[in-house]
Amino acid sequence: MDRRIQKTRHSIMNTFIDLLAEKGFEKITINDIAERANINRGTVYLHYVDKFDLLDKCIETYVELLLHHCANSADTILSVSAFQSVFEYLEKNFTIYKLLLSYEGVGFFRNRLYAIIAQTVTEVVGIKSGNSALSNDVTTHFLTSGFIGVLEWWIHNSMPCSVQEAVEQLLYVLEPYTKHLVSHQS
Amino acid sequence: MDRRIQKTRHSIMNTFIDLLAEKGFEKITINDIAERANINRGTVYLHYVDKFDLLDKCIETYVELLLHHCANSADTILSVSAFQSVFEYLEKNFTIYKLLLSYEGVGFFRNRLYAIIAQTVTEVVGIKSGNSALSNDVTTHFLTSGFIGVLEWWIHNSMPCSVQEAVEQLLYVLEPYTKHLVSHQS
DNA sequence: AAACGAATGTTGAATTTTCAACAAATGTTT
DNA sequence: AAACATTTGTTGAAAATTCAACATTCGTTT
Repeated sequence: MDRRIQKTRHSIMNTFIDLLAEKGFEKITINDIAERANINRGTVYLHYVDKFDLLDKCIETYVELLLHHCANSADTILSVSAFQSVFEYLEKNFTIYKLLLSYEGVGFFRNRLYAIIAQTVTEVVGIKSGNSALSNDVTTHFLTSGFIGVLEWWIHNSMPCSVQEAVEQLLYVLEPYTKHLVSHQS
Repeated sequence: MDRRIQKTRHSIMNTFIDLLAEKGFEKITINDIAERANINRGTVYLHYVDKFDLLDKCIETYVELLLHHCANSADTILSVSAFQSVFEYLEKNFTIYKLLLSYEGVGFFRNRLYAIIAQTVTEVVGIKSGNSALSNDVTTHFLTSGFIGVLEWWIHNSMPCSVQEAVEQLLYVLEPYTKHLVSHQS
């Protein structure tokens, strides 16, 4: 992709996130964004049709960033090092995800994350457990929901424990399913 | 000036300063700059003919920034608040000016600064002292050289005293000339 | 209700940046 | 010395951004 596109989109999204934290979504105007990002107002419309479209794309982007960060670190999303990567990435970008996760558009971000993680979990469950095809759906949604619940808890409570501890406890809870589903190579 | 020009020049100069601090001038390549600034290599040549030209423009820019910062704060360069502004600005951008002032291209930066300050001092001296036209040149160069000497000392020794103290002592030294030359309105 | 300023989208022409490809110069390795 | 990779500048076409101008909508003021 053209460098210019990357730069202006980064610039727009970053200032959008900043303004989100400062003003809240309703009070943000396209003017605000263009002005602070030092970008022509028309250019914003060249990439996003709306304030709402911008929010959507923003969420989409940060969901994908979160996932890419753990997908890169290991072969399957359920590996130990993948867990670690997710928490570490969240720790680094704490303010952004706290915002996106606890904002009015809560549903959007959570649903998007849920859908994608559920898909990956489905694949892993399908591959690793050759047996009961009946309980696969239940297993998938149980694990996905549980996992996301932990992430939400950790972010909402401003990282009440270290990454290390979070991963350890998560693995402990997953112990019963670990044997068949979670791969342990570091 | 077009926003794009401002942005790319800022970007180029900033990464150039960074690389100057890291590698030193000789080891810097146009590739380095373009790569780190995330700018097309050709674009660099669109603004600067050379590594050397870039250094020149860089010095020119930072000299002017320094002067604009004190020219804005008061009517004449020799006012009290102007002194304060200069030192405050140097304090904020310490690393950059320490680099430009102590680097191999020392002469360039100092000479450029000297020329511009000397010109302003000449004007002030010419205006404020209607008397002995003979000693004007001597006065000008004495004051200019003294002033720049203090700046250099302050930067080279990593700001050994506070801005407040520096300005006070400078005013104390200038006391004999102050009556006729330095304006005291804040 | 009318007037008003501010924000919204849209448009077309001008300008800048990008990209890829090139030839030449430089420096390093074998 | 020859082969080699790297850096240097340059070029032209493609793409993106800017700017200024416009009509429209929205919320507020009078």
